[in-house]
Amino acid sequence: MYENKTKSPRVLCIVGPTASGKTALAVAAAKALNGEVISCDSMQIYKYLSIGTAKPTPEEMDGIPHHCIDFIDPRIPFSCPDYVKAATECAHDILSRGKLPIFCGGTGLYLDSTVRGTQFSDKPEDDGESAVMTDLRTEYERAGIDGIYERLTAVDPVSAAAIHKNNTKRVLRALEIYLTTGKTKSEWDAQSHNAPPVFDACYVGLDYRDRAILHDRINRRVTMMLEGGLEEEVRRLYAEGYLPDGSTAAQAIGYKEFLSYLRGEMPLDEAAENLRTATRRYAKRQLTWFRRNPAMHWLYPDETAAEVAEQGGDLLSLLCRKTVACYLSDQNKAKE
RNA sequence: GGGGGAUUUCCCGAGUGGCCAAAGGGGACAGACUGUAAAUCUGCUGUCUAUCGACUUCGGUGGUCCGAAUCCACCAUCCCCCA
Repeated sequence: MYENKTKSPRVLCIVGPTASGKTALAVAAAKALNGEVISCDSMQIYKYLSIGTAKPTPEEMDGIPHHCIDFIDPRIPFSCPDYVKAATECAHDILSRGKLPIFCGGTGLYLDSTVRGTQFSDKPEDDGESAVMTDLRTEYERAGIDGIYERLTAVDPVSAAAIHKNNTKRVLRALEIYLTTGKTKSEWDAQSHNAPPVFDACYVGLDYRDRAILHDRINRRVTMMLEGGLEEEVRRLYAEGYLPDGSTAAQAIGYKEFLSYLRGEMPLDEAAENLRTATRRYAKRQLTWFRRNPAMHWLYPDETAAEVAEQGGDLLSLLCRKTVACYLSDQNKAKE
């Protein structure tokens, strides 16, 4: 599902776990390859959530245009198909101006869906959940998952086998897809998988050979967020109603922990510790996602730093050169 | 100086003679992922074989017993109370 077998336009993707150094590398790569950055981050899309999402500052962007960032009201539901639409338009616009789109971010689902051009099932309701879902949820709360899971098994045994019964969110959604579209989730999936990818992507992934270094970077980033006024940011957004209960934005790491603290559910140091743990676990899930992509070119900044120590130069330049090399080598491979 | 309580596998914590490599939780590690994805879910966590099984572990040392994380003695460390 990651192979490039068409003449789709080329794009560069710089991915990796949180705090791995993607932002700086993307900007450097954009300068080297005449590109613009399309952020691929499910939380940085929101306006006002800045400190906690580590949204790049103008200084960090260093003159390189960034898209799909800081443009959605946090109170508005936003999901993968919305991102795919926005990011795809962005990419084509960048291409039309003769520049290279560089996707940069850690939300694997958003990225893959965009590159692949995933066809999502139609959803008649523009916002909120469907009446079907409301009914399913009611049934689930009243009678548990068993009956719903059995119904799913009856209509879509392939999906039922793939989704663990405990994953109620997915069980409900899979059944909702069938009930609202008349087509099963597995049929939708097959349709997307068979379609050729929309973009010919070169993937560069950032990881650290020594996990402890990544963890250390995460801890330092959290400390910077705390010192940079995360508590105040959450307090203000909460007070102004920008983090409604149940919204996507309110479940962002950093925000959900401090929301608990502000509600008096836990002391500050516990909220901070939970924030560190949640970030670590998130980084791990991101790596799991990206690791299954066989086309990924992995770069290891800690390893590269050792090369820099021997040969001189600076880390970011060398990482950027390696990234460009990956991009060019994929290009040659495609020509063969 | 006297009296009482504690010490468990990375952490917290259950376990008071065999059914204990030791509940449960956390963390770590590994994985899944198509409309909440920074979400949701799964597996795994003494060592060696990796199938049966073998071996080492419950502060330390020694002892009782067919058998001890569990009982006894002494030692070490920590906490509380009386001086």
